[in-house]
Amino acid sequence: MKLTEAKTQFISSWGAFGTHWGINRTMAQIHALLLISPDPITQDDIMEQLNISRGNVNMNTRDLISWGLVDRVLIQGERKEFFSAEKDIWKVATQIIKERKKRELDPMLKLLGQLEKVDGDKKDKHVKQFVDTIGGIRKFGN
Amino acid sequence: MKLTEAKTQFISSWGAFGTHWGINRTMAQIHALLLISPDPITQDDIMEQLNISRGNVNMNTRDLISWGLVDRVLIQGERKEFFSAEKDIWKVATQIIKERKKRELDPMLKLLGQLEKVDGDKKDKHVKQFVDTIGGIRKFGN
DNA sequence: ATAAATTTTCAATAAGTTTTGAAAATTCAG
DNA sequence: CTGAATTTTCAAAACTTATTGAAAATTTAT
Repeated sequence: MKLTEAKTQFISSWGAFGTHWGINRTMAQIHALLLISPDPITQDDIMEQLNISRGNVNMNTRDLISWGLVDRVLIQGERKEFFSAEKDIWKVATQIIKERKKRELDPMLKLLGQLEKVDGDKKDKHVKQFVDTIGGIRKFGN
Repeated sequence: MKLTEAKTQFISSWGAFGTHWGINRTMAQIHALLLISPDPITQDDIMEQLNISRGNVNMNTRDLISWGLVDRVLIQGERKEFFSAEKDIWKVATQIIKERKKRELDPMLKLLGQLEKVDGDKKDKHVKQFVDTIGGIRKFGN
């Protein structure tokens, strides 16, 4: 298989994978493209390679930056901004886990902490099951 | 806080959490409801408690069953089917991970195995970066 | 300061996903 | 078998999310 075709397939597959994990397809595709680019690339490069609009590239690169997966890079003598992705897959995974914990898990555990203090007789099986479930999730999540 | 309100909040929060993980809101809400129900409940119970249509309940319970998170339960002398969720949160998590690996990760790793065999000079930095990235992901995923 | 290049924003639109509800299929008791 | 109860299916509608593209803002070179 030629590199061009393999690239296309990788980008498409990484994009599909992302959608199963609550990440939008384009964001995952941009990430894929950056992962396999040996040098930093520009908004225009991304627009062209993925056939998407400038606005879309702009929003999704910012998002990738806020996830700590992509950096803006200034290249000496160039007017445009360049983008570059962290390539060490272990660091990528660690970073994603850290961010998701902060953005999704922590706020939920905080809420569960409040819900566990529900009123009512602990001998009522409905109360008991509720408290046990919440408690189990909290213990698991921390 | 009263049990009724706490239940509502838990269901809503578990539903929102699910949407961040590629699970549809209703499916996660049904799961939440079952997690805190001490006894098995029917389609009609779910429809009533979550205010959703019969078709929706039916599709999403089947989906939960296919994920191995919910069971159909036959209750002696009852015509209707009842549903019950695995309550041990550790088992729930293990099961989800197992299924996601099977449904999402494995097919992707299989594809990457093919892509790694891309033609071309390994000294070309584009080929090299591609092969290294794919290789890194494969090693990480197995 | 000027203007060209570039990036950002965001309302409108397109695309994708979920939900409904009623009809069809199935199950089950008598 | 018959028919009532229950479950399943799926096309249409509702809702949600992503994308475009053009205008506004910003940056930079001169």
